[in-house]
Amino acid sequence: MTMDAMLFASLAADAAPEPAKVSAVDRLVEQVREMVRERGLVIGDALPTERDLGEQFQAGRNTVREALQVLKAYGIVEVRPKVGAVLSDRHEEAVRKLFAFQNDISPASFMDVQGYRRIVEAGIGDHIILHATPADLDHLDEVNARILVNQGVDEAARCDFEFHEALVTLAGNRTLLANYRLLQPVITQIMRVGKATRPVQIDTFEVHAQIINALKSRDRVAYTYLISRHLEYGLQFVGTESDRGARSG
Amino acid sequence: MTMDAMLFASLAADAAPEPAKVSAVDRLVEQVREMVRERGLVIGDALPTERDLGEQFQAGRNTVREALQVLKAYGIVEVRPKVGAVLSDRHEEAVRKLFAFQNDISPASFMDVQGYRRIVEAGIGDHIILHATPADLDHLDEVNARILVNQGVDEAARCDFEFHEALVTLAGNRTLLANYRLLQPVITQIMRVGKATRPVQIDTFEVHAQIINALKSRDRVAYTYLISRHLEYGLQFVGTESDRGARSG
DNA sequence: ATGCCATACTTGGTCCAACAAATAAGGGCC
DNA sequence: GGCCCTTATTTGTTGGACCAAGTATGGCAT
Repeated sequence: MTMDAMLFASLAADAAPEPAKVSAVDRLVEQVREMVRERGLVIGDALPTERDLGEQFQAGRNTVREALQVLKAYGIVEVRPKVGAVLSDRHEEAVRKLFAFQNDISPASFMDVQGYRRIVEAGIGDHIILHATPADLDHLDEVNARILVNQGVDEAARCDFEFHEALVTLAGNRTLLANYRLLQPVITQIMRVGKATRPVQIDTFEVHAQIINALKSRDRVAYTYLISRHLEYGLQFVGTESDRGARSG
Repeated sequence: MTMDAMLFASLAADAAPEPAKVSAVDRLVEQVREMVRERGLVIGDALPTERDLGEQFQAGRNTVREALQVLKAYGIVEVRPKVGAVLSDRHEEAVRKLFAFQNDISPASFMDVQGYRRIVEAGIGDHIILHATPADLDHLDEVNARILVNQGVDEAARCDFEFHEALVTLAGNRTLLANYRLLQPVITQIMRVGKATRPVQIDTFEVHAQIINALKSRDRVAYTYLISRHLEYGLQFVGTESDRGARSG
């Protein structure tokens, strides 16, 4: 067996150590997924009707519906009334939503998430400085500029997140980016809190600009210092009754 | 509104911009979750029977069952015949499973995941060196020792992962740890591939031991060098037809 | 022939009734 | 008292029914 063949081995296989005792619903979920694979269906393609699926797989319609609810929870299908179930691209969104469940926000998780961001965003400095093109850094400027033109707290928080997302994107690592995006709801909420108490858009913009300049001058030390300070800034206000507000990330 | 109050604001609220057209199933999912919160139910507590839930929330049993399937997919409840639905601690597992089949493994993702690990595991060196107690580092030795006593490929891969998991745990960041654990299926598969071609348990053990020693001597540079080399080692074999195997992480 | 509209059909949403299977609980037997 | 068996309850699964809302069809007017 070659490396490649082994790498392509299914990950799902090892997650099924119990071959017996599989419910009809679980069986249907797998059968539908298999059908999607076999027929090479893509996003937007429609599945057979619930009644057809029931007949094809020898199951009642209610059982089919329970399976479809599972697939819907997974973000694999989206079912529109009177139209049918169509393959969906909401999978990542479903993962994000599910992940956010367990991360209910609190002062503790505020600090925790900021600590995570510091590790990640500081850790990618080297790679960005070595590999980012001038066009990449100009793009950061563009994204950063959007923070100034939006006035609402929600809009500003979204733009703020997009800047940091663009930064992480420059690390060129899909896994890291996917993990970072998982935290989007939590991070955005943190940013909203910081921006709600008083307008800090201009401050945020300027700090971001300094960070970009450090990257443009390929100054590792300055980047690490600036990003760490930027992300640590709000921590001093958390866990207190102060309403001075935290400067968001 | 104080900082704390804002931080505790629900994250779920902003994810519902569509107030109209909510199905009975979705409504039930929320109602059950709300019931769990209000009654302060904890892991292991049982929910009312399907019929009772249907009567309480004015819904048919099939509708209740569809909602329970969703909650089951989320890993929030586990339902056993006759005993009913009980609150489950499989939520993280559900997230992991869901996250995994978006990350189908390939040589590209192999490199990508290793790159992610390098960023993370190198980035936490400073914190570990500054904050880890001698007991923490002794614990790493213990975990590392388990690699030698297990012979099977699967067992060895699991132990290998547990060492790196313990390392990440020492970073003292819950968010980071949760994200790292999300990749467990992928990482373990990578390790299995590395260990399947030839036995490298002893090599892995020794490299790990060197890493621990670097931490014990609080040597940042040595740690960063060792962990980077350790995680990059396998990359040179990936994407080729070579069967020499990759030394796993 | 073409475009519009009303009707019938299709399809998901919800609920009910029924039966099978599994299991916890209680009674009976030793 | 402890073990086994019966029983009752609950989930698992199916089929059917009805509703509401889209979709398709066919007729009608121009």
